[in-house]
Amino acid sequence: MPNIKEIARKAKVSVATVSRALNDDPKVTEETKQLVLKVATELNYKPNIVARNFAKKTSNIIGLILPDITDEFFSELIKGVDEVTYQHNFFTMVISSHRYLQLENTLSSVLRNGLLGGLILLVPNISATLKNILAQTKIPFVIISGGMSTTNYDVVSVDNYQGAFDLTNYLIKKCGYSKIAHITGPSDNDDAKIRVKAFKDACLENKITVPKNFIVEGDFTRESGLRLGMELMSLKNKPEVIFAANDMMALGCYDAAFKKGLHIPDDIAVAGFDDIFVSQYLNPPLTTVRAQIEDEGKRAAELLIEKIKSKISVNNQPKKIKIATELVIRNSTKIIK
Amino acid sequence: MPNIKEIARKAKVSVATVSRALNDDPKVTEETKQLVLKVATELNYKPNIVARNFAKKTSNIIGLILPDITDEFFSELIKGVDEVTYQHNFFTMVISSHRYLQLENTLSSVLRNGLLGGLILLVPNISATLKNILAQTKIPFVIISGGMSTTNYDVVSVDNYQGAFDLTNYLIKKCGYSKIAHITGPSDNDDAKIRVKAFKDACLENKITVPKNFIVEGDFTRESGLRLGMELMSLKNKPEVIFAANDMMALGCYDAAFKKGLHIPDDIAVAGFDDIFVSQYLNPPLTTVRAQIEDEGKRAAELLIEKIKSKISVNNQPKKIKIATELVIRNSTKIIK
DNA sequence: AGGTGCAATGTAACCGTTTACATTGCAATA
DNA sequence: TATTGCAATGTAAACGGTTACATTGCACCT
Repeated sequence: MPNIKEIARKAKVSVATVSRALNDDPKVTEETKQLVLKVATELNYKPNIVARNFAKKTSNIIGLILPDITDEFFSELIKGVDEVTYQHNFFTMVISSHRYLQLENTLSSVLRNGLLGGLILLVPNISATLKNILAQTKIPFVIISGGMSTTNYDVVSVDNYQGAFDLTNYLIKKCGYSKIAHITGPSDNDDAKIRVKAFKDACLENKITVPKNFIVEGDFTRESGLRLGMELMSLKNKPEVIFAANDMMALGCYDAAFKKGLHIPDDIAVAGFDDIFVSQYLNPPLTTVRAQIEDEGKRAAELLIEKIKSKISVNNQPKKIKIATELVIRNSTKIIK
Repeated sequence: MPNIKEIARKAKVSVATVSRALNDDPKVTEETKQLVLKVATELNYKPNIVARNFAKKTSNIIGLILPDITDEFFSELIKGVDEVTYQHNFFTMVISSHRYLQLENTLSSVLRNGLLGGLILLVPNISATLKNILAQTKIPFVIISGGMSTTNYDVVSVDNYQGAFDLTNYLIKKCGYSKIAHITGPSDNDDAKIRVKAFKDACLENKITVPKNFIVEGDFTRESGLRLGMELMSLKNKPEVIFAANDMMALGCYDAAFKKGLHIPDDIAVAGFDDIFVSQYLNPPLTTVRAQIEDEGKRAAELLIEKIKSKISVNNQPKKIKIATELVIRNSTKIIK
C-alpha cells in the first residue's frame, strides 16, 4: 500500500512537497505538482483518510443521530444527507440512539472522540441535559426538530405551523366543517406542539370554538389513533372531522370508523399529517400534509458543511430553515357547505 | 482534552501502562489498573478513536453500501445493522452508491483508505468488475444479495426460493388456481431470478403448465406492474391469479384491475412478495410473502463482526445465511376449488 | 548468595499525514 | 557585486495512541 513517503522517493522530492502537491497548495510549482500527481497515479495511491484526519484533527465524517424507532422517513432523510455529504467529500455515519436514555451517553462520547467532523441531530425536543452536552462540544452541529423555539441553535424543520394551519383552514373555509377535533402528538414533542398551536390559531381566526374534549393527546401511534378516534366518535355531539397530528393516527381513526360502522368521509371525515406512503392507498385516500423529507436532509447537510468549512459560525445569528409543506387533498374529507 | 499522557502523569505510571490498563491487558496488576481507571474517570477521559484506529491500522467503522434508490427496507436494514454494530462497539457508516456506475469507484477508494474495518454490501447482483475489486481488498465483507450463487462469498439473503415456492404452492394446492401468471423482476436481479425459478418449480411439481405469455418481465416498479397487469388481464384466456415478484408491482396490478373494471379476487386474484407496509391496507389486503429485514441486517452485521474479530475467515467455507420467509395470506386471493 | 525466570512496568519507535520552521537558490535591487 | 526578499522545497515535530523490546525487581531454586 503506497504512501506519500514512497511517492516522495519515486518523485525525488520531500514528503512535504508531496503532501502539498496532493492538497493543491499554491506554493508548489505547477511542474512539480504534475510530477507528483503522475507518480501518485502510477502507484495507484489512495490517501489514508484516518491518518489525514488524525493529523489535521478534523474529520470528514458527519454523524447523523436518529431516534430509536424505525421510521419510513429515515431512509429519505439519510438519502438527502448522504447525497450532499458525498458531493462535498464527506461521509455519513448513522448512529441510532438505541435507548433514549443512552442518547446523552452516546452523544457525549461520540462528540469527543475525534471521529466526527460534524453532527446532525434528529430529536423530538431539546432537553436540558442535551443542551448541556451541546454547550460543551466544539464540533459544529445542526438540529432537525419541530421546534424552532430552540433559539440558539441552527435548526432545520418541517414547517409544521404552516402545514397544520393550512389544513385546518382548508377544512373550515373550503369544506365548511365547523365541528372539528384534533388528536395531538405527545405533549413533549415539538412538532406536535406546533401543530396544535396552528390548529387552534386557525380555528380562532375562523371564529370556530373547539370544545375541550375535542382536543385529545395521542402518541403518534396507530393504536392511540384507534383509541382516541373511538372516544371522539362516541361523543353525543361528535365532530364532523378529525385532524390527526400524523397519518399513523389517522390510520387508527380509519380503524375506529370501521369498528363504529361509520363511513369516511360521509359520517366522519379524517385528515392527517406527513403523507406517508400508505396514505394514498387507503380507502378512501387520506387528505393530509406533505413535507419534502429528502430535502430536509439535504438542507441540514448543506448548512452543516457550510458551518464546518467556515468556522465563523459561533457568533453568527443561528440559521432557521423551514421545509415547506404542501396540502394534499384526497377523499377522506369533502366539501359539505 | 485529556489524553493518555496526562493520565500517565497524574497516575505516575508510563503511557504504555495506561494504554494496557485501558485495554484490559492481563499483564497489568489489578491494583494499577484500578488506579489508572480512577484517574481516567476523574479526568473524564475519552479515548481518541481516530488515533487508536490509526495506530492499530484497523477501524471500528463498518460500511454499509446501499444502492441509489430509496427503499422502505433500508431503514429497517440499517436499524438491524446498527443495533448489532453498536453492541460490539462498532459504528455504522452508510454509503449510497450515488450512480450505479460510480459504485466501483466509490468502493475501490473506500476499501483502501483505512476508514473501514469491514463492509456490508447490498447489491442486486455481483458483476465481474465488482468481483475484481472485492478480490483485491483486504478488509472483511459480507454481501446482502438475493443470489446464493455467488459461491465464494459470505452472503446473507432472503430465502426467495422458499418464499416464492410456498406462495405458488399455496395458490395452486390450497386455493385451487390452475391458470397462474407471474410478473418477474429485472432479469439481471438475483432475487428476481430465484423467485421465477421457484415459481416454475412449484408449477412443475403440481403439474401445472404455464403458457409462455403468462410469464412477463417487469422491473419492480408500480408502473411496470400496471402495464403488464393490463397486458395479462387483456388476454383472451386470462389467468385466474397474478403472482407479482414484489408488492410494488402487485400494487400496479390493483391499478390495472381497477382500470379494467375487474374485482380482486373474484375476477382476478393478485399476490405479491415483500409485505411492504402498505400491503395490509390495500383493498383488499394483499396476499404476499414477508421477510424479516431487520433480522437480515443483524445477521449480516453479526457475521461480519465475527469475521473481523477472528481473522481466519480466508480459507473457511463461505457462510450462507438465509432469512426465513413467511406466507401472509390476506384477501386478494381466495379458495376457489 | 548467586542465578534464573517471569511478571510488571518503562522506553521509544511507529502508524501516515500535515505543517511550522529552516533552508535553498534565484531575481531584483542598490 | 553584494544584499535583500521571496518563492519553492526540505526537515522534522506533532497528532494520540499501540506495542516490540528493554528493564526492573521479586520469588524461587540450587
